[in-house]
Amino acid sequence: MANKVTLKQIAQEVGLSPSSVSLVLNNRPCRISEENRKLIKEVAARNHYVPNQIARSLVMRESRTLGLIVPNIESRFFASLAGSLEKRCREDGYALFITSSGGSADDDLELLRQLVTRGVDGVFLVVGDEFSDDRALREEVSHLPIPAVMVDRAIEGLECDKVMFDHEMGGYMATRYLIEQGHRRIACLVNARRSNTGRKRLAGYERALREVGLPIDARLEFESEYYIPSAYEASEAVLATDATAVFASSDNIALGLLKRLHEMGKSIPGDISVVSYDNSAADVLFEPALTAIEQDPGVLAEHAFGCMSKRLAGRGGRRAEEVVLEPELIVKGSVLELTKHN
Amino acid sequence: MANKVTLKQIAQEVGLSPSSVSLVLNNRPCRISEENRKLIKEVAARNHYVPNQIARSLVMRESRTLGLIVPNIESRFFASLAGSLEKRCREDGYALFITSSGGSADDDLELLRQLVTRGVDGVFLVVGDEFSDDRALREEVSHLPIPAVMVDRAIEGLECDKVMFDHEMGGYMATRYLIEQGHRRIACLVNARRSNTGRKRLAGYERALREVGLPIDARLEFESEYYIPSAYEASEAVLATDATAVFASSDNIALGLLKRLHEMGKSIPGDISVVSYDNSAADVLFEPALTAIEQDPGVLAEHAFGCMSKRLAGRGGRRAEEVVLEPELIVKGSVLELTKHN
DNA sequence: TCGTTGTCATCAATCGATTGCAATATACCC
DNA sequence: GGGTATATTGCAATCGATTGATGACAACGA
Repeated sequence: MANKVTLKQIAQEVGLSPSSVSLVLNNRPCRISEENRKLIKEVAARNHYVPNQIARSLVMRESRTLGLIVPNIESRFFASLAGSLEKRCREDGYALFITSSGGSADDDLELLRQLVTRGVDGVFLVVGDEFSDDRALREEVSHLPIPAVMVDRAIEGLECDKVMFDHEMGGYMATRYLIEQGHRRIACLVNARRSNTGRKRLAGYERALREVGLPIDARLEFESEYYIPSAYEASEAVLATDATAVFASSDNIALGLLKRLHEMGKSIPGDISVVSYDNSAADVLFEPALTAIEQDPGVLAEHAFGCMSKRLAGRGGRRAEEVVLEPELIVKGSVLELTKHN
Repeated sequence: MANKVTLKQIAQEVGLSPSSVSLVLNNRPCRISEENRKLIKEVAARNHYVPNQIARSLVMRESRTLGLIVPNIESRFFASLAGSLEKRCREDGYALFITSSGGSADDDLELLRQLVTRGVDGVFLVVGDEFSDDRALREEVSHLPIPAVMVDRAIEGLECDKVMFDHEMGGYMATRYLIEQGHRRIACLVNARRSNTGRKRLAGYERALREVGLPIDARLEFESEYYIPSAYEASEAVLATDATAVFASSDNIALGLLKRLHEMGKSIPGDISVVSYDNSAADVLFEPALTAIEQDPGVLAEHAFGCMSKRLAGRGGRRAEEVVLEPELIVKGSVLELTKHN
């Protein structure tokens, strides 16, 4: 294992001062002879010199490092978001600390402190979806010495930049589409109890129904956690209704539903139509592919970085910026068009 | 946005020296009166003081930060590995930089430099699977001033701790199992052209055949990249053979195969048996579930951290450690037992 | 009164880089 | 040769924390 080489050592070897070496290696405009420049660069390369960013950060008062907290890196959506964001950060010379909290506000707080203490220049927060006690977290966020951007979801009532897809709109679009295809008895399978985004999607679902004068029937609203087995369990009841279509408010929920449908020998869209959310890769396996509300994590990442970038450059306004993105309905083949019979 | 509070400021406010404040806040054994201790802690809390880890790192000569480079964070296996590793690191007070390279040796090198420059205390490398020109990367790794642990795969011939599952053994176990179930014409669908792990799995497959005197038939060996559409494409040819079983050397490859099977109306295991690798979550959707070779990323993470931990504590031997883990065959329902007819 | 012991707290150097200002050396002009 | 301009390079302070060495002061015993 090689040793760490410092500026001073390089300076010693070339017989110049550390300052000169620093100047040259950073390509600062300065008057160092061409001869010495070359020498310095050569010696640095030969010794595998890598500047100590830690030391540099200390004096420069910036680390060119950002942080990200997601609830669960193993979820496809967050992994993709993290990947896009990391790439985007790197393009601008920032490194990204990706951390995964498990979803509780306490963990979020702990991670946030870790990030701040490590000197990140800013943080992206994907927090605030669960209904846990977030007072300490709010308090911390509001006293943050660095810019923060809330992504995909937010802690309500906190003055802070936000970038997210319109979840209510997503629920609305999905339901609206089903209505347009002639469906009247539309069930939904959502995580409204424990998730703000789920609750919003449910609100969109209800708005679409209300808008065309369809009744909001509590017997058609089903609850599921955001993972496959939970949705699988809940699906039996869904299928016992007279619904001709289901709005599944997440990809995992849709997958649980599909598994149940498959087992019961029901076909899509022949027996029942389905609109999903966040097409997951698994989706390619199904014939027909699922019609779904799509949120491109890359777009989310791009806008989030944009906000952050502005703040870092001091170009952010005094007030928090709020970016709301519209999701997209991707029509594939899981919805049957019903002939109207009224 | 609050300001950053420093040790000195706290010291000023309580009317003591920075040293005293440092001593107290770090719970160092020292003689500071109970009274002042309390005062310091209170003032620090009131001002939301967070120690600057950057400054601390500089003098302590360690950042309690580690780095990870994976080829693609959006892949389930790596996401899971990253998640487990991050959690494990945190348990020991380390933060983890998770970076995703895209798989080329050049990107890997760039990321590695980034990590080193940022002062990580060690790096986990999931690199070396693609056949790109890795000379610069090897050079860099061999001159690294910090410990490195290669995970899941390795750059051949580099003296460096390694932790990985036995890919050859995995291929062997899968094939061996199919043979034991009475299969004689066994196809395989692997990524041998562009992946070392794929090549090893293929070697295992061939060893199993050879061991029982079955012919190694090039017409039964098919090539596929590690993503679904590629496997889907390749599968048509696989299904045109007289094979009664297929060994699919990755989860995505299996999924592509399944999609094709599904479309052709073939049933598993009735028409053809399948052994997969790395059960992905999507797998729960299929009836029957896929029999597969499993590699638990959590186990990989645990051992990788173990190696790193030893090195960091200076307890690592002079020679590189090599941990080879055995994968596990998880029997589910995608393999038909053939009655022997010889 | 002086020395000793013990308690509480501070000094000052250090980590590895950056950078404004000062210093030296060389060239050039008259 | 003296003076000025210009080309090169070095000094030393600084970032925010850590820590071994050291100081100040009170109490106590002889």
